[in-house]
Amino acid sequence: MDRVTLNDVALRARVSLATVSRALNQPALVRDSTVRRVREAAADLNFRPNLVGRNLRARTTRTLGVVLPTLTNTVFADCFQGIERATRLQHYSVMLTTTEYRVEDELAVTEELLRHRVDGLILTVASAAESPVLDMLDCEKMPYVLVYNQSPRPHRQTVSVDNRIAARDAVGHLISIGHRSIRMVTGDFRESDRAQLRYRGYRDAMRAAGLVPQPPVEVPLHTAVASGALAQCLRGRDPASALFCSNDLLAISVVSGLLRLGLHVPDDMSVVGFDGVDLGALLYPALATVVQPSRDIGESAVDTLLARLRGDVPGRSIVLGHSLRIGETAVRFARRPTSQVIRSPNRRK
Amino acid sequence: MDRVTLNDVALRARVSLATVSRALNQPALVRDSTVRRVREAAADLNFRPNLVGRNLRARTTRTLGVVLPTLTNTVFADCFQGIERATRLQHYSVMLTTTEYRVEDELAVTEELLRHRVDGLILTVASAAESPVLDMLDCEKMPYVLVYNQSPRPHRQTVSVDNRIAARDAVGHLISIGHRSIRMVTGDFRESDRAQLRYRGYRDAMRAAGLVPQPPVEVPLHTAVASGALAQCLRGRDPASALFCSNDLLAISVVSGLLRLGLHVPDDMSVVGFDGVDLGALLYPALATVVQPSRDIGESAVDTLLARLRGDVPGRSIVLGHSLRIGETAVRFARRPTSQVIRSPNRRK
DNA sequence: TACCATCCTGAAAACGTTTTCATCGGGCGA
DNA sequence: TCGCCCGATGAAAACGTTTTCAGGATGGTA
Repeated sequence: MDRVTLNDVALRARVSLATVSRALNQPALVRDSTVRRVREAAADLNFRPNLVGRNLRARTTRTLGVVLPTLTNTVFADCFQGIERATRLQHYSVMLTTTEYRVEDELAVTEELLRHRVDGLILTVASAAESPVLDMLDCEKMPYVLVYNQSPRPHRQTVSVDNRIAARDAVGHLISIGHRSIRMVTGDFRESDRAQLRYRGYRDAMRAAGLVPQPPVEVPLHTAVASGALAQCLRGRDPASALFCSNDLLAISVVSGLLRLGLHVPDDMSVVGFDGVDLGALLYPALATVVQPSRDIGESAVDTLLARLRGDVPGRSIVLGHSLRIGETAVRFARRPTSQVIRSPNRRK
Repeated sequence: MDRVTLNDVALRARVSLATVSRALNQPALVRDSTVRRVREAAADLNFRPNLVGRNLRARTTRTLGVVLPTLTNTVFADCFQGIERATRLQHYSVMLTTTEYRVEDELAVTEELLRHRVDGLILTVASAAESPVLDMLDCEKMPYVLVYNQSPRPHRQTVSVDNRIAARDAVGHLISIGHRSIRMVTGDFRESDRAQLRYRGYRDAMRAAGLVPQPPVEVPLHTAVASGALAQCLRGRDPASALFCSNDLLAISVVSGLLRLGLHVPDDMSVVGFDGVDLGALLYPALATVVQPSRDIGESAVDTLLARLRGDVPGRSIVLGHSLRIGETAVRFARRPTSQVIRSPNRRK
């Protein structure tokens, strides 16, 4: 057990406990020879400062709480890595919890972080507009920054891309390469206000081109996309030639589903995702998608939050730039063969 | 700010601070009517216990430290979710840090967790056999459990699958469906003792079938697999008909690389991964792979560690079962066409 | 020599809990 | 009635720091 405390070091260095503390943390206040003696004693004893004691006394933990929906989606994992990097650079620590998209857990896990007395929070909630957690945090004046979320209320500071415009750009791209019948595939809207904004962007782009936006195709998240849902896009008088998916995981799943139905991507159907996870670029065909800078989002959130903790005035939400990754799953629309045959999956010959 | 402490509650409930503490934590010791009064006062004041104070006094934080190489690989993300779930069930908290595969950081990030006085650690290190961090932890008698790693020293308790046997099974499967020339593709051996064990499993399987194991094809991790590395497997008098990859991310990347070279997977080349990430099953063709129960690994590690913290004797390492997911990227070997043409990528027609 | 400023150090309080120990009142057995 | 035990409560110590305050030594100046 490590029962060695400041006091033990003090005894060994033959100085008072206060001097040890100063020698280790503010060496300028202590005579050089003493500093050396203390450092030596500390090293000899293998002294490891107890942050619990420090935090109690300092009434500050230099720790940030992070609440994310999941880590399985690498978007959030990347963001967390950014958060971790930035906090470490600033000599802060992090406590992470995930809700696994259980909206009803958001409050409880956050409570727990507050019991630990984190100095501030970085979170992604289901909906920034209507959120019991955020109401609570506001009410307690606990500093926080949202990531990925965008909020109508300006005092809820966020770091994100402009989801609506980004989606509009993506769909606009599809339109610019000749697609006319485009549908959007999303997970459960209730889990993600981002998906809603992206849907608005889809509508914007369609309308701007004089096209009629279709209702979204909602599929259960994180499972193989039911071929039924896909078939739905292919049927009717005006079958889709392109699908815009509200995130990359979904898009990847959609591409596979189409291939499995015997369709060719992108020749029979173009697909565009949203997120820009690294994996998408590794696939063949490489996923066309909207890239958001997840790591930067994390780092920015930390910087913003720490600035606030230092007493800076809250400042405005931060919108980071997105970009389109052209990829190979989206291609110029070509009139499809008069009789669209559903071929068997692309086995050889 | 939440400056409301036990003392404030005590004043409002007109009892002593000690009674408040007892009423909230061990209500059996306090008269019912008092408990009610205290609870009411606490609720009125919005009292939130300060874990820093508690942890200092209790000399225990009910917090586990977790050190993982990365979260970008969903294997570890899944494991963490398991860890989180299990800890929450037991009313513990978690502090997570990642090393991003920088072996030289393992020690420093662990030190930081120890400063926070975590009660125990769950970690995946580059090599369990030779690890400064583990040496340090052993020396300080700090309880820990390894995940994914397997250690030759039995006192280093681990939770993992049997990597060697699992790899042998996977390669054995390839052999059983007719493959004779099989190579293994891995990332940097220095980053992962698992990869080394899996390579041994590969050799075991090859030798057991009277085949000659080939040296591993080492490729830089987490980047598009250089087509050069793949070409290497295709050249020579005895080109490979199947590739065994040391993890799924790599395998996915390899499959894409092959497709990009104009080969057909699995007809021209079978590919098998290791990990069993969910995503692999969603792809088309679905990735053939060895499935390890990542979530269970996380949960088991927590259970094991907590048992140890409760004073149970260390116990043996835990080996969880693996399984083969047949997938679509591995298929029975068929004599290849006499002249192997490298076709252009599978565009239509 | 007397005085003051400066530099260094130590004693002690404080952070918010839990827990030990002591106290008090009342019920119960003898 | 006395003595005891038990249940309920409070006072105070302890956990390991940081920081305030005060004091002692030293050196420079008048």
